[in-house]
Amino acid sequence: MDGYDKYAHEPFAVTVDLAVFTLREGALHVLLVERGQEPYAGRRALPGGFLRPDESAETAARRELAEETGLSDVSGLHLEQLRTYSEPGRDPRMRVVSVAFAALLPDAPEVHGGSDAARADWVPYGTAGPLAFDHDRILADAHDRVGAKFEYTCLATAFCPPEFTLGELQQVYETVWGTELDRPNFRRKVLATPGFVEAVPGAARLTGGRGKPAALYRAGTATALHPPLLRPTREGRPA
Amino acid sequence: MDGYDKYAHEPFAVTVDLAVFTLREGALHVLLVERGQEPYAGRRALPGGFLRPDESAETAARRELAEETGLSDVSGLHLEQLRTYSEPGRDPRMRVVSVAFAALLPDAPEVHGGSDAARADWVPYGTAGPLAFDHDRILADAHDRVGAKFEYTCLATAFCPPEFTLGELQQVYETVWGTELDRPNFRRKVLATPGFVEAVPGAARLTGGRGKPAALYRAGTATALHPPLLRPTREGRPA
DNA sequence: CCTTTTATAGTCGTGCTGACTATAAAAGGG
DNA sequence: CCCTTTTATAGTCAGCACGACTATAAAAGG
Repeated sequence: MDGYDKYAHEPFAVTVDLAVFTLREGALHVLLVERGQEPYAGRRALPGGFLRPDESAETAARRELAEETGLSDVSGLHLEQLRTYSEPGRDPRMRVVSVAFAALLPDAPEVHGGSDAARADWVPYGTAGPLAFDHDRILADAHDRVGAKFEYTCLATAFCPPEFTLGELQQVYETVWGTELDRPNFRRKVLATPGFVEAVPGAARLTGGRGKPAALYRAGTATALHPPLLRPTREGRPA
Repeated sequence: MDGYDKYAHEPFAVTVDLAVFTLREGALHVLLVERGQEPYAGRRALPGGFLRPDESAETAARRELAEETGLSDVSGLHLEQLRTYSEPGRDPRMRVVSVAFAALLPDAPEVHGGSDAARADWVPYGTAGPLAFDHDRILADAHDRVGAKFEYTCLATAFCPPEFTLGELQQVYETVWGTELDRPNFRRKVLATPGFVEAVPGAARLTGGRGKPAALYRAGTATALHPPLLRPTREGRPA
């Protein structure tokens, strides 16, 4: 913050990019737009846009989230700043510094084009082919971050509807981590963590499917997990 | 990244701010500069500066780190992007978006004014009074991040000289966390984690002080800690 | 020589966790 | 209506990591 008068400060364009995740039919999906113009015309990209003069990056990200998903109320959704990407040349047209965010949605509303010209669609994670700009990297970073936060926070409930079964919560973990978990052990761990979930008194989900109906739970008041819920069999994961 | 042609993009000034930590005489110190001009003239601030047109934020941060500390080789030092601060009004003069970094130094070189006009000094953490701009918040966020990363990474060795004793490593943890640790248990945990430290074959530190000389260790090749080395007695720490 | 100080070794119990088995409650098919 | 399948829930058991603690070794200082 020093050197104000020593070096002329060049102006930069500042954008926000959003990695918006949801679960549809047991698979992790990402919200992507299709670019209609060069560069990367026809390629998919993360939704995002320019920061306005009176906005913080967080405000701009939430505005973009509302615009792209078409949701009227995005105030309760989980939105988290990832990091900032500033390599020269990441946009061939001009110098763009982009603040990346990750967002988690419980249910996947059909996106109706949003208010922007470009159509936004839910795409299964990993099937989108190469994205425009450095968005493959941003998306991978976002996925890593979400998976890591699942270990020591209650973030997984952000993917669940207001009331959910422990089986559904376990599927959230399994889908995001790409691993299978032991059901009794998962249950024991979740219920032993105070504030993670709280039981809905008399309710039981009649799933329509086979099997014994499961009890319903709501997200609790806790945000952190002590001790953490670690992923199975991961030796020497990079920091 | 969409909406390029829908909204005019206002230019922003982009800076990097650095929270540089080191340990001096068993206490955590931060590198701070004293501002010579308005706003916040006479107040201390985090070192930093404007992003140049051909630089990424990481490159600019490392350049500023070298300039402010006077170190010729900062390539091996730990430098980590924290987050980006973009609230309107955080700088009263103009719209500034700042990418914050945390850096860790093993030994504390006396800073000789640096190449900038403002003098930089090591200040004990927590004794600096209110800083300029939103730098108190940035500094607190940096300290939180470093403390949290100590739990599940080998980052603590970044505060140590090339060869160190386990007692010194333990002091690093105790200083950053502000808690005391049980020496035999800390020793057992560190040595049981493969790749955390490796013994220097025949060496023992003659500290000059009293007591049995301690064995010397070097930082190992591992970066992550599995399972983590958790802080004692912390129930319900915010995420 | 004895005390103090610091490093290192070892012990013991508790609690979390992974692996596994058992029971309960529903649907579906004969 | 019974029997199988499916899913939820309860319980068991061993291993291990960790906190708390005790014991020994090796130096310096008086």
